Amino acid sequence: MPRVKRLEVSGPLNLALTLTSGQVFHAVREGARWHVLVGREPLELEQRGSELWLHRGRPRIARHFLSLDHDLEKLYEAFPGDRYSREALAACHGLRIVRQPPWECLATFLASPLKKVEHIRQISFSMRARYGQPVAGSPVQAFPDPERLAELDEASLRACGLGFRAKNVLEAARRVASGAMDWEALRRLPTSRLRETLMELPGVGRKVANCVMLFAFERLDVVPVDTWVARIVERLRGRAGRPLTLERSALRRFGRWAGYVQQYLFHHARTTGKLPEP
DNA sequence: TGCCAGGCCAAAT
DNA sequence: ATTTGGCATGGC
Repeated sequence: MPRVKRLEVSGPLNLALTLTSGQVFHAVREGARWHVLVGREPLELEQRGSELWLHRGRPRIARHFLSLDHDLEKLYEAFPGDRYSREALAACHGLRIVRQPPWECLATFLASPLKKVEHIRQISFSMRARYGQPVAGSPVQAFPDPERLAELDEASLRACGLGFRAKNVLEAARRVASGAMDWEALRRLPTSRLRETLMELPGVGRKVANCVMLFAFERLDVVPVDTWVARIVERLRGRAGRPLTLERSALRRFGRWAGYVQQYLFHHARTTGKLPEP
């Protein structure tokens, strides 16, 4: 049994919020501890106040995954000042945008259209249990490789609860397995070209591409506009706008932190059901 | 029962 | 260029 290590945290951190805010969908809580996988690397984490303890796993991977280097104080200086946004900021203080492995991020967000976060979580667990591999020391199995999913048929994927999304997951897995996505090369692309490339995959529209870029490619200025975010912005500015317009105005206002602002508003709205006063 | 969910896509205006 | 309808599944 590995010895517990303390991870240095310089700024605000809320581990539980970070793991339950609709970025990863497989984190499991056991008492005060959280289990999460980064690929096939198991992490067992515990937060006590401002202290973060690593009971299992490699410190470097934990720090990178949890983005402990993000300067949240800078984000909070740039955060919007209206009543609703301040409320979201207070509720989500310490929430961090993670750095997730691209394939499992892409695959789980391929499962996301017209699904609630809880359902995406169910699908993720089902895919892991059926087609993933066990990881020593983790209650959760690894997310299946594209090579594994590529050899399945659509019915086997539908058995995970994917519905009409199974076809997209299967086709995406086959393309990725055949080498269509060179993740390390993609990391060097500018955001617009990265988005175009992701959107070549079936089932990847602008929203899913933006989620993958925000949660797996460190594009913190990218704003996924879903039903919640669209409703929030509609209330805040008094009129509806098209997703692309909302994205661009958020980017103009909040710059490199736009994706973070979006995530705080999204999570607060989704978990409380509250929207700004019209 | 009816409605909606971290949308996407092809078809029709 | 923009809007519309269909899509599988599950929970309230």
